[in-house]
Amino acid sequence: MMKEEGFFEKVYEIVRQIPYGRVTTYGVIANFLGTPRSARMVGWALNNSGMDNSVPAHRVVNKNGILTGKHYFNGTNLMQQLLENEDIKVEDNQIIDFENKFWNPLKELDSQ
DNA sequence: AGTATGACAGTCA
DNA sequence: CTGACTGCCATAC
Repeated sequence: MMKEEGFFEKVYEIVRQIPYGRVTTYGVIANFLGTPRSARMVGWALNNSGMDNSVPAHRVVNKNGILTGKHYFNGTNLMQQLLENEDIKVEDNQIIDFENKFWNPLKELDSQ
């Protein structure tokens, strides 16, 4: 394959650093990478994260806290099950108490 | 080099 | 309030 590493690698590393019971959004990751408009790129990177089983992509949701790409996981509610396994309540594909579970890399990785 | 896609976000109707 | 389109950035073909 080609050297597509770069944006993807950054996304992977950030997602990997998401602690247990926490979630983040594409926009935040994109913003952390310096391209807040490339939120779609983040999602696409996570799609490729399938080759990186160390990337808890199930902890990454959209701005509304919705499990947008759960269908891309396993075609089932696997993503939701994983989140619930982390004490994260999910209803109708949306994370409950999302703002409380929200993990901000800009704060956690920059202020630490 | 150009076109098409992508798990989004934001704005308009 | 709900639905649809455009915009933006990067990768793949």
